[in-house]
Amino acid sequence: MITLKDIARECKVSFSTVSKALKGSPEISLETTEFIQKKAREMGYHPNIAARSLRTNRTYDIGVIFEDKTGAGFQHQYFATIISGIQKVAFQKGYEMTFVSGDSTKNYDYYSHALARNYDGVAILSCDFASSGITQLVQSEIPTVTLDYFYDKDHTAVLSDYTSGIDELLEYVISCGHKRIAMIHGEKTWVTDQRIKAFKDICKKHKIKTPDEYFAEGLYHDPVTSSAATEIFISLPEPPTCIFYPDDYAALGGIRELNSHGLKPGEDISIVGYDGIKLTSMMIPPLTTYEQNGEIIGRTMGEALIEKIENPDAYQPKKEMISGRLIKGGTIVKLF
Amino acid sequence: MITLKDIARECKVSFSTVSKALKGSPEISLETTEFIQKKAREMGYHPNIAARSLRTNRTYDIGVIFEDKTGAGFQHQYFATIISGIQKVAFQKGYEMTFVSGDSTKNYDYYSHALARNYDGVAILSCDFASSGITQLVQSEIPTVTLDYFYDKDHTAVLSDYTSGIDELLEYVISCGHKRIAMIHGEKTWVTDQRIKAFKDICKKHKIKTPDEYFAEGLYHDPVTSSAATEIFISLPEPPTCIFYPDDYAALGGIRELNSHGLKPGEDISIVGYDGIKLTSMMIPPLTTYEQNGEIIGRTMGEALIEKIENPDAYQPKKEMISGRLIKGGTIVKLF
DNA sequence: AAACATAACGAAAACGTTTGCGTAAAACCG
DNA sequence: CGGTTTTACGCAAACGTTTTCGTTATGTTT
Repeated sequence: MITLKDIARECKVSFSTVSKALKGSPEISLETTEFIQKKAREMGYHPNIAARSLRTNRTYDIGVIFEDKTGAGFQHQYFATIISGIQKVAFQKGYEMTFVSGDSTKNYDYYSHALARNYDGVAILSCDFASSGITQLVQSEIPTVTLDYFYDKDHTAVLSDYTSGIDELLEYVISCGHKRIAMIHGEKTWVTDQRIKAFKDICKKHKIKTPDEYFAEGLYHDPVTSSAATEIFISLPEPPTCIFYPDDYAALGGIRELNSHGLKPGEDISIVGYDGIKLTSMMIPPLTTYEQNGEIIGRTMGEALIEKIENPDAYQPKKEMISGRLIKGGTIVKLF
Repeated sequence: MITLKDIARECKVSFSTVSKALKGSPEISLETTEFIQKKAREMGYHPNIAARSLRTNRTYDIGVIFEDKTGAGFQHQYFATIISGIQKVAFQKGYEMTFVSGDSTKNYDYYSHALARNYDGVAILSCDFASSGITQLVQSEIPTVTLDYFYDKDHTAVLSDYTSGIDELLEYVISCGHKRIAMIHGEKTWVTDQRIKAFKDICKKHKIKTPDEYFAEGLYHDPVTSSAATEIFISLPEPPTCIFYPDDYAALGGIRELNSHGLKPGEDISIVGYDGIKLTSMMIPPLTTYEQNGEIIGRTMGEALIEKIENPDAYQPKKEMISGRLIKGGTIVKLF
């Protein structure tokens, strides 16, 4: 490994001069600076990040907390695109992205971990937000940004705008004449609650009933539970004319269940998904859904985080709502 | 930040004693060891990884090179499960996983990067294997393991066993009586070549013709190009009775194209995918495909890498072929 | 020419560990 | 009890940076 000392010896200067020259300090004459930089390149010098980190207390490393509860993991388009978005801005700004591996079963202490690894900042994507490790982390000096979870005004959160998503979808469905609308929602989380609330609010606004039997809990990204819930819905004495699924994958489970009962979405019954995964456009008919812009969400998270890292004093915490767009597929029956 | 010195002061011992006690050195009496460990826990001590890394030249950090060429990125089930597999064994053995962000457009110098970041090892998933940075990296002292690319006997590679995958699928198709079999393959890569070769070999074995017009190049994970290729195939004077797709997603594009021509897979024409993504089992009829075991592939990569890291002398490079399993869906017509 | 400012560089401390070696005191041995 | 070994701990160097503060030599001002 080539160090500053090696270059210093070769250039016959002190190694502190080399250090300064390499980062273009004005203390060093232009001539020597260029000479040293050239030599360094020739010798294949790479600064030792550990040493720099020890000295400067900066790692240029961003931790990403992503607990894979569902097992779908990275495959979930939503998270995949978000991670990809974060990584793009991180790379562009010279940061690395490290997955803070945790063990969701063990209540892993992310706070200790982040402290030990000395991340410059942490993006919290998915985890038990209420766990002690996470709250400690968020309240600590370490810059953080959370996805789809809002603590308070002092922290930065980026949220997919579920409220307007649900709003747009539901308004559209209602405009097609539906009055009996059921919802399969994901496991109870902060986000799920938001979505249920948005759903009920719009219904109330249009004086549409929201009986308990029109709500079922499934799992996100799981076709099996949504399939089961679907069966219950359609065997109701007064079955819904339209079913909301927690996401597109869950909707696929529903479609299969409906098909096996001889019901065709878009003809005999209406369904709507959420996420706008690529596949939905390939379906026949295409699924009516709401496309979330994960890439933008990821970029926003990355930018906010790095801004906070590089300018902690001037930084103002923010709550960013990123909206997507309604995709009118062919799975909504017009009832008039 | 709590350091060894803080604990030393508190415990009234030297900080080197604390260091030793914390890692349970036999040099320190059991009594003091326990006392110090207790104090350290109370005080919320976390070792500074940068300092340790500087001193020991170990980072407990594994780099993962994953260039997202297709844009599908993590969403691709194959890579998603592999990454997840690597992470699981990494976490279990106390390692971190860092994504070596690169820029596929710029011929990024991964070698320099790995050197600077001082990864204990690097898993190379997807990139331009022939680029100078990668070859340098693989030939360097840094432990590496490659996915689906084999350099030579001195390096460790984990490969999805495409040959037996293609073999099993094709033997099954042929056993159903097919003699006109077309192949849409992905962009030309090392792996693609292996697969084409396997395909042709089996055909030759069964004296089945492999005319050029039965081969088309598409893209992996892209329904659009496969859709186009499908159209060309079915408009051939002597169209194939069965079409191989590069992967399940590509097959979905094919299915839509076939449907729009009034052809039903499993009835009017036969198709086979590759990967065994979860979705295929939800299709009607389920897609005939070959399930790759990404989780195992990832674990194997992680285990080999860590073995190499922790025992560089005893380590024997290996070439691991991980096979999957044939999934007989309902998209193959029996021709007798 | 004396006084002072500036430019260009070097010396050295510091960041928090790990680890080889030194050294007291205690334990053991014949 | 003299000598040796063992136990338990402390000292200090080292890892490769960054950065503050000298320290020269040169240039500028009165």
